Amino acid sequence: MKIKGNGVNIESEPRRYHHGDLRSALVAAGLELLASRAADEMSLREVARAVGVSATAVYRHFPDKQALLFELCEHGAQQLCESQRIAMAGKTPKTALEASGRAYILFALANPGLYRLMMATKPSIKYIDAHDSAMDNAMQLLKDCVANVLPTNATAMEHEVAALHAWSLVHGISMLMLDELVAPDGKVIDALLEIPLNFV
Amino acid sequence: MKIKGNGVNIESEPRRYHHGDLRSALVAAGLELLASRAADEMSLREVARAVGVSATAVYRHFPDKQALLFELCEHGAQQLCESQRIAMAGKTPKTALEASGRAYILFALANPGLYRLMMATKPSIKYIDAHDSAMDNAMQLLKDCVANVLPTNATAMEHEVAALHAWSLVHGISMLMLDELVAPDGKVIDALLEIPLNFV
DNA sequence: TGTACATCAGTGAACGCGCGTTCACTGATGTAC
DNA sequence: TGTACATCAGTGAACGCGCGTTCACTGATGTAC
Repeated sequence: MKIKGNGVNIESEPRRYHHGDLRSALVAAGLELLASRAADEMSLREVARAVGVSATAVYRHFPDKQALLFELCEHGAQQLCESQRIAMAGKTPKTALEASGRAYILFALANPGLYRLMMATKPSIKYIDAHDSAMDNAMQLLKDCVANVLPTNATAMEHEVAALHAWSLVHGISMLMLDELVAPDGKVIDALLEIPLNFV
Repeated sequence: MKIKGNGVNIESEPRRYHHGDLRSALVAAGLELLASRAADEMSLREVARAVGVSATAVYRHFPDKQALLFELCEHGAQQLCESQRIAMAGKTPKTALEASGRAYILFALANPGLYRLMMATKPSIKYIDAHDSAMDNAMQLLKDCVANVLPTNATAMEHEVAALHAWSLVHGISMLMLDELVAPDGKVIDALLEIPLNFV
């Protein structure tokens, strides 16, 4: 046991968290690290370090690194859903679609590593197939949003293509800006979203 | 020196390539590996192994790994340009835009690792600023293509937004399909490209 | 045409790196009686 | 309320891994005379 409480506080004995607190702290630290790092540049050891805990402590709460990343994905998907929903509240179908698109893009730009993790470097299949993930909700939200601006007699195929069109557009511009191929610029984003989506 | 030419052909002495041949072989092997791997999962040693040469031999032809990756990017950009140009040949402005969009998406789907390298995990700035890179050409091609379908009195801002719109759409759908968030499907791609781009 | 020699294009051994993960452990917490 | 003990949630040391890169080297190639 190390000396503690004197001038040189080495503080190397285990810190105890209340039940679930370390888990939350790890998730929070992971999300924070993803603001400045890509997911595959973020190591498990680094997350543990950020929380001030040994790397092995993580294994008390997650079976492996993939599981931690999956948890971060879930949080991200929930946040994304939430901010889209808030943006849409009380809008007409057409302005709601535009608002949710803007919210989507702003989420991506505000959470570079997290967004990329959710979309590109998804944790492996064994965690994904845990069903009804938050990502499914985000997907459904988009489809509903698009459905509201389609004519009532639109076919299933038209629905599908229209939703994919909207998703491609916001995903595309988000990635181009995250990858620094296009300068992030609110005016340009607005202009893109204002272009009438001329379905069918 | 090892025994060579008998039954057990160990063949461990240096193979000599004609001038520039090993360089080309490394680039070819890199491109091939990128068909099945992301760029950051492809190691320099692996490329050397694929060619049948020691890892250190690579340093005769490239100052470091980044330089090799940059070379692969350049090849990719040229291929992309080329296939777009071929697709557009002899078409009207509107069908040319559609054709080049299709060529763009098909290039991305056919070259997963390479496309991602070009767009997302670009080699570092020091190589990028080598000017007039093939990527600039690809960019200009897109802008010209879009300009041809715009009314003659369109403003510079309208040109910019229209080009970005087109790019976002094809980049978005390409990434969604590469990342397996959307099943690759020629019919869906065609439907997306047929949606009239209703500029301004 | 032959010879001397600089240059070129490879080699294998070795380096340090940080990683994910396993292991045996330890001290605090909570529970049964 | 006190005590015995199982469980829990941490610890640091150690593992093997493949990586990018460096190093001193060697044998083939090409050139000058």
